Amino acid sequence: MTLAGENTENQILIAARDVFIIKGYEGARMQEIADQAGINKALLHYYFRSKEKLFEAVFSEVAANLFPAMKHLLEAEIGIKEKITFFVKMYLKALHENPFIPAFVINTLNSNPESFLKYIKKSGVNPILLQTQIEDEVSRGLIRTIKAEHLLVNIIAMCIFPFVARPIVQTIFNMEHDEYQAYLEDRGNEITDFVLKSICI
Amino acid sequence: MTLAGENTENQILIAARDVFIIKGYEGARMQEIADQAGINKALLHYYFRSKEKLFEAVFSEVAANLFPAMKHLLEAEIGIKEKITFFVKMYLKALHENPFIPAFVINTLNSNPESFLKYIKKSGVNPILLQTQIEDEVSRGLIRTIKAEHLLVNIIAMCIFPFVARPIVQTIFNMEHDEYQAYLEDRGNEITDFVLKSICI
DNA sequence: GTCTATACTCTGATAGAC
DNA sequence: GTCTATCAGAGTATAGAC
Repeated sequence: MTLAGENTENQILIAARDVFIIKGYEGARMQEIADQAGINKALLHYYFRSKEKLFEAVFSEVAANLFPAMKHLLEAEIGIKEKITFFVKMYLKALHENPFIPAFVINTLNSNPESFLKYIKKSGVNPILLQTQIEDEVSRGLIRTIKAEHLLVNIIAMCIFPFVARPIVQTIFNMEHDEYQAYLEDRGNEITDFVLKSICI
Repeated sequence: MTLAGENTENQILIAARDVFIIKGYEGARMQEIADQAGINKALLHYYFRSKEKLFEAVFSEVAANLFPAMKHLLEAEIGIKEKITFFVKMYLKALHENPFIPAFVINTLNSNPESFLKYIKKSGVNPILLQTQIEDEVSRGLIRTIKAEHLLVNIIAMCIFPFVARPIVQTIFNMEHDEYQAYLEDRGNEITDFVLKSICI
């Protein structure tokens, strides 16, 4: 009988994710990942060949979980307000489970923008859909006049920032670890609230 | 006669800043900084002793430019709405002149959180002031109920994000370089508008 | 102050026994 | 599949000539 995550490969993926979360790609050490997985360093290379391939495996797993759900939501036939509400909830959940993603994406962007865009295109997620819907609802007077380019950037920015800038936000507002967790939990409703209050007529 | 940046020490600081911005602390290589500065690797250590000290020197310079104006604004005796309006304007202007700051800070956070917090404290900037003012104006019914921790993070997030994620935003919305410049110019009013529409009663 | 050469350390990756 | 031992390379830092 096999429990989920019992096999070595999965143990490695879990450990790698945990270490990448805390240390980032550059800061992460193969030794630390091995220790955390309770196995030997050589075994990491046996399973994943290199640090880069290991990271890609971790990243792919996240993308495989996030993109389809995102695609499904963006294509759903519901009003923009509902869509925003669900989007924020889903996006924050994904960030909560994988807080290292934004930093990685941002670092990637600065040196290699194409690779990320390739991922998005491959996933079939099409942000233009949302843009069209926003323009449509604005013209029908369902929400106030606002450019989609600003509204979408605002939403994503508010979701991502507390994860990227966690240490500084936490310290500035003098929060303990658990308090910050609660703060992050709060943000789902707060962001949705903040946005809807701004765009409703 | 000495031009600014002519001396070696300054050249190193400029080069180091550029490399730290792109690669982060862990990813940055002393060799690359030396190359960029057009000098030898050993000279880096002659001037700054270690990579860490070099990093701190770079950070000091950035902080010295950013913080004083911020401090002045935060302590001004004006309403929160006006303060937000000025803050966004000032912050975006600083970002426009130094678009490297956000990536710099974000990369810093992941590897070296303490150094940044040290500088905030040293600068005398006290975010608690703003927090207090927000709580005060909420209780006096001047703005709707909202936690300062959320409002402040929202504002800063919306300012920073388009600079950090420029390549991806630009590509997703299919903008040319000049269009994106115009977009960034727009954001000052858009963000202020977005926030005030959300928090006004 | 600036250089070349080099010591030392850390870490990703491999070889090979079991 | 898993381990121990070790290599090769990169990177920080230093020594010492000029």
